[in-house]
Amino acid sequence: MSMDFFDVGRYSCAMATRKSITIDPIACCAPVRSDVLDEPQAVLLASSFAALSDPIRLRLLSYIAASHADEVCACDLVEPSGRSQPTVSHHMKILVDAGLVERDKRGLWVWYRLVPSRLDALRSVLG
Amino acid sequence: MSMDFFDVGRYSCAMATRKSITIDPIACCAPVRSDVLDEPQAVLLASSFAALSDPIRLRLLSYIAASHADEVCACDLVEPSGRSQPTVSHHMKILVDAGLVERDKRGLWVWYRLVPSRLDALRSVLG
DNA sequence: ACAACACATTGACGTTCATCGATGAGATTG
DNA sequence: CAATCTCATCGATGAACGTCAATGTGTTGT
Repeated sequence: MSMDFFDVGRYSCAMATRKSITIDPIACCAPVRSDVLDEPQAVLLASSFAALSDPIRLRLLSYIAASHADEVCACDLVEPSGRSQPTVSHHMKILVDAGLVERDKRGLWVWYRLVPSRLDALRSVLG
Repeated sequence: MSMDFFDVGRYSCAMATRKSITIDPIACCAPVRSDVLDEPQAVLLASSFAALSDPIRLRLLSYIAASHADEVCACDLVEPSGRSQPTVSHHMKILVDAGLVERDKRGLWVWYRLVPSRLDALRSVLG
């Protein structure tokens, strides 16, 4: 029975965040460049990077970030993105599900806001 | 004729790197969180993140990074990855094409090495 | 030159993805 | 409550992706 190098012992995510109030599943991933990722961590991180792997989503993200208000109305994302309203809604859902953006519905409108800690967490995984 | 918010003026990539010897197309992208990405930048970045959006590729990457030597033989990636040799070759090509890994063939063997500057560039785009 | 080896490429298959028109869900207004 | 508005979901379609068996390419050793 051969040793699987990809399954060497890793510190536990639960251990690392036991004392933390907000448990960020990405922030507790070991950096890609310092240790071998186990399968669950790799799947989690891959899904996060997948959210960033579409040009439309990157532009939506940067558009929110670049706006001087820290919130952007969904209605202001459709026309400049050059995509249909259902398509923009679809992409925003992916960003929200990835935890990179927060969604806040007030009345008829939906407001989106970045989640800086998530972007920081992803960033640190790359370092 | 309406103004496209996504197409506001951006500093030119060519301008930013004119003096640089190694022109890194990612390093000269504006950070996602500080300015609106134009379409070509977004496409380039999206393709880079797409290379990171597969668990197998993330594990291959981290396996190379975690090895004490700074090079890893392709022959040492197949068995621990749990994928066939053609599949590993396919994924490594994607990582190489994304500029995240360098490929060096010596004799029968192929050696892979990380490209830290590319990972740093991607990281800074996230910040 | 030939056999053996490491890795890449091809071809095929099933899955996932981006996209949009049509429609649904929920809130607001008159 | 009916009309209107914003956004989400559904259904369909074509493209891209991950995977592997089979085969190709280039190198080494005999």
